Amino acid sequence: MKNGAVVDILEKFANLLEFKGENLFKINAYRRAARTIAELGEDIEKVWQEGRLDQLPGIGDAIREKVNQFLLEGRIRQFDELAAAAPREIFDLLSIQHFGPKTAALAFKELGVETVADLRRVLEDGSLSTLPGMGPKKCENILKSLKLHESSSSQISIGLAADLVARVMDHLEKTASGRFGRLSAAGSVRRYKETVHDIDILVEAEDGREIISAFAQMDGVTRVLGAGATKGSILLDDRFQVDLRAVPSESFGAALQYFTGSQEHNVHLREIAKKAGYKVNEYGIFHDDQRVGGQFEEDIYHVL
DNA sequence: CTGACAGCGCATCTTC
DNA sequence: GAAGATGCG
DNA sequence: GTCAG
Repeated sequence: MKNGAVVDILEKFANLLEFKGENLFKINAYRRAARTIAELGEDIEKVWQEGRLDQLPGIGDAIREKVNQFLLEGRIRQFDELAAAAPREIFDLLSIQHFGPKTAALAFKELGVETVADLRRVLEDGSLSTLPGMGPKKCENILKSLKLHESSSSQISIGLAADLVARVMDHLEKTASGRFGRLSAAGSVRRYKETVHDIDILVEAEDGREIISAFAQMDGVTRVLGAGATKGSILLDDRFQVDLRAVPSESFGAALQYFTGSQEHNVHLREIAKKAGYKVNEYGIFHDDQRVGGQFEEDIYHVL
């Protein structure tokens, strides 16, 4: 069963294309193909042997040939070529938050950043901040993420995550009680993913300023990564990133759906909505620009 | 063969 | 310093 | 890069 390996290389292929600055839709095509195989209920080798590869959604001539090559030879020529032109630790680097493909490409080209250690160096000696687009705040955020990455606590177990969610909710109820409505975990925490990368919480409030400000002031906050009217983002205990989003009542359900994801699930859902003549976003579900739901998460699934 | 492929907030930088 | 563009998630 | 029209 090589499904996992095929999914892995297609996802990495997408990352390499992203680093190269390829067309976004092409990148997406590789990710969609990877997802198709990830969700495939049978052995990809069997499908391949039976010549049914391009019957799978999202797999056409180009990707079929690459999968073919991978199953035949255990490698993909174009993949190796792309990898050779990228930093040695490209996948590691791209997993650092706020250090995306464009920034990675820039740092690689201008400063020769090949490894996570290189990145740390250019952050600490300030050379990264001399690059166009790299303001102080951005550099600081990258440094924080890098430390998070290196402390290898970048993956939080679901149990610990649940505790942190409870802690945040507790704090909000104590300090801002009455100033908000529903409160719910979202993101991978809500999906009960075994390990999560960061923690998303959603709060129902017309004006989020107060509650986000309360959030940013809770005990254990080591850094406020951002605090606006609709979104706040903090680092808790120097290790855990927690995001709080404030949304108005009529779109709480839509936002909960959206921020619970997964991302792939959302894209999928929006495709379905579109085909059915609806538009779904984090504010609600719409038909001819008329809101037909959004206050509750069920609104969206009922309509579709 | 051609056009669509989800769509948005925040931080930052660039341009006027 | 407002408006637009870019990068990121 | 893939798919629907």
